[in-house]
Amino acid sequence: MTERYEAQQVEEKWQQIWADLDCDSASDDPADQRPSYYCLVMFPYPSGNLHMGHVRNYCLGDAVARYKRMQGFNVLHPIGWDAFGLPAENAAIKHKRPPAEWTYANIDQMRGQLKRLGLSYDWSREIATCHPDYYRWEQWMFTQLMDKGLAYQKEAEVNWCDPCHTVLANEQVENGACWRCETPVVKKNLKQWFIRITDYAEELLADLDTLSGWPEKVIGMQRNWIGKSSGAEVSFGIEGCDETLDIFTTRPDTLMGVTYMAVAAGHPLAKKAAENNPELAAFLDECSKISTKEADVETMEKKGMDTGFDAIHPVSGEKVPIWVANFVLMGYGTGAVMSVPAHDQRDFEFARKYGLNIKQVIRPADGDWDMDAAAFTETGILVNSSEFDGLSSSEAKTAITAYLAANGKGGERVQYRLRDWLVSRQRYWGAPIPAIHCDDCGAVAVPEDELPVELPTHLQPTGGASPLSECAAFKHADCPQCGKPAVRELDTFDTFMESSWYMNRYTSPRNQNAMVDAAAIAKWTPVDQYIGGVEHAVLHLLYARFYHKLMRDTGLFTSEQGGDEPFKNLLTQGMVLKDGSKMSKSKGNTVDPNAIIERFGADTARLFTLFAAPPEKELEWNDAAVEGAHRFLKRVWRLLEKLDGKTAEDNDAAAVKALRLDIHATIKKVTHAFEHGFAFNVAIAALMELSNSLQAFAPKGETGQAAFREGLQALAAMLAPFVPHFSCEIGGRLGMDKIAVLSDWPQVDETALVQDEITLVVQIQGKKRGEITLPKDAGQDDALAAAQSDVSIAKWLENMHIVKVILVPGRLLNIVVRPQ
RNA sequence: GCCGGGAUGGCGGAACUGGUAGACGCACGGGACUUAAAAUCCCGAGAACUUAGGUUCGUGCGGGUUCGACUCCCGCUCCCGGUACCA
Repeated sequence: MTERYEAQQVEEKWQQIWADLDCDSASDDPADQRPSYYCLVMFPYPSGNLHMGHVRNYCLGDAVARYKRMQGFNVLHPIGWDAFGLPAENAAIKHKRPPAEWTYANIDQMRGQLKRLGLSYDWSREIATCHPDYYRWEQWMFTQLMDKGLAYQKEAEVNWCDPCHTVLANEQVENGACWRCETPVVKKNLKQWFIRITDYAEELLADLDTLSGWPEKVIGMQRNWIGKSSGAEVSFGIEGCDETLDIFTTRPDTLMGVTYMAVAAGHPLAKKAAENNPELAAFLDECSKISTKEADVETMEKKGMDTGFDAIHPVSGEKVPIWVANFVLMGYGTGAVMSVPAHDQRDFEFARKYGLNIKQVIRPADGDWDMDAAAFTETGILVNSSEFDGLSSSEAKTAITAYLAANGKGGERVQYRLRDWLVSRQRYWGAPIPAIHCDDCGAVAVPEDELPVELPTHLQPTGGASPLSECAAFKHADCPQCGKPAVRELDTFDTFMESSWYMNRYTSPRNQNAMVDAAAIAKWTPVDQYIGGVEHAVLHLLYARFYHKLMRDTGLFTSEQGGDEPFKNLLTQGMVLKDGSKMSKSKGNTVDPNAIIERFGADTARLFTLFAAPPEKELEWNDAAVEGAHRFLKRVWRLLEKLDGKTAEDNDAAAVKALRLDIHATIKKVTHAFEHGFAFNVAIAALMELSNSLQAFAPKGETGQAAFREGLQALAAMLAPFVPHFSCEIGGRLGMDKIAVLSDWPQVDETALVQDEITLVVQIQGKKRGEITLPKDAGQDDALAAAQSDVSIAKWLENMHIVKVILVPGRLLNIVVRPQ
């Protein structure tokens, strides 16, 4: 009689053994012949407690990493801490202790939790982004970008979050609200640091096509975010003024239908017009107060006011009025649009409201259009367009754009929705931006030999402005260029800066000489499998792609070494839900991973999270099903008891053969699941089936024993990526040569898959009417004969004439009949 | 509006390139063991009709292709995610 399965004991024992054997380190030894494989999970923010989303993420990653090791790969599976960020400051305010203390204490706590789960990380590569050894390279990189003009300061209308007391990048504004605290953001004009991600817009877009291992969904989201649109730039003259009013349009074919212009409230022309027009000034003021939040933008009233200026049409020379409109965005294109009410619904409604002209210049290719009802927004044939009359829209686009270019009034233009990445934050707990502001020299990069610019970690935030501004020792510095007293940049980096390159740093995490080591990059990157939440689809995953290209172009590695993209394959896991909604403290529906581990052990927690749903789908938490997962482990454990059922007689040869068929069919299935889409729920279901087969098999004598043992060993090995402690224990008790997590992945014995007899489903008119069993080499005639002699099938053939017979080998026989 | 994805038992979910729909698990019902319970094991189970054997219906809805459709095609409905006054 075997003793009970005691998860806590088993898990403690094996974690110790793994640590002693150093099972989980990636080898940088050049003599190591194994192919390398890089499996990466999104590193956590050290909030203090692991939640179920982390557990799911890391169990998925661990299953992949362990499987690949068993397949003979040299696996890099690192972990670290995305350790800068606002929660640390908030906690610091609350507890009146510096954020560093809080952060490092949390890291210790969470490291323990990860270890308790038995995740096979290479802990020797652990990094924390708040450590100067890490962020110094980020600072170094930034100075390189400053030199190249890819990092710059500018005053711009930016998103400000009041509770967070900082600006945000566009990507961090969701539905007009802060991505962290969900407070509506306000627009402010501030001087901030940006990185020219727009310079890479085209490459970021084009390379999406190379990401065959990414979900379509994420690629689509990034494509939308980059938002490329092609059209023309058009320069309108301004009456009585030398300047021009430039606009972008995707419909140059409608140019002759322009009846007015519309500019944003923030446009210089609007401001100029408001100077001696108090009414207009009041309107501009009103517009600036509208936050982007305005929940139902759709219902927002479209308002405008005449500036009194007129624009001059670049082709006809006609004068058209210039209006200010609240729906024109300063941040997109040029902050001005040409309005063609006949062919744009929004312009149409605006023109109706303010009594502006509507001039039709496109007619449908066939039939007419009632201009009174709505704008005609499709393409068609040009009318009322003088020399362009009769052209199709697409011909006209080319012709009109060419005309503009020839006359110096514009030309082709590509416009992106993507805007430069705003990377400065008015926060304390982040990496200092390595710049010094000098009255004479402007913003000067901190020289390389003075890096890192260390963040003073002893300061105590109070909630308002960053305590860095109060810290004289930090604030004052000499200008690196002229040596005069100057002031350090007091803003810190957006924390997405740190997470944009950590995957590359893991390949040489202790490198003191460079940001990354090109040889290590070549060995490990790009990441073979990246796993994390879909919420980063256009945040982290876009920035990281961009940063990888920046690193490449800074000469840290070449395309051949590090690739042009950081992540070859991406798996976006679904959320963990409880009672149909996302777990959150405020809803009180959280499940504490520790409680589950304490009650059932880490292996049960792991097994459940992998079994309950396919990885990319949402996972509904179910306490009863957790117990079910635990029950399965106990069932497998009890199978060990059946091992020593020795008797004189042996098992029936057919039963042994059937068991071996099950064993090897399962190996095939589970291997397939790992190689195609990580359908672990299906893989585990197959392992449960094998366990059921073993359960039903009573081993007797030598061959029966051998087959049973073979099955148990295969089961132990295949369970190892999911429940490693349990597998090792079972494997040990079975007397496996190597411990389960270090053993080779089981091989399919093709001969075991060959069946002497096959069962065919018999259909009449495509409906199942019975089954027949035949020798495996039986042909269609044999099958038909067998079907006809089967009573329950034959009755469907009475008085029928066989029209056609279809045999799908090994599967079914379909007989098509017609009444005689 | 646009772009993705989805809809299969009471529930989570299976079904390879069209070939036995509902694997596996949860919950449920019945039985065994037990003084009893827990634990464990065995059996049952899509729906309707049927004495049995069985028959019919069934993968969101309506059509189509096919010997055969959860799977392919056309047209819808609803749900989820993303995004949006984008010029």
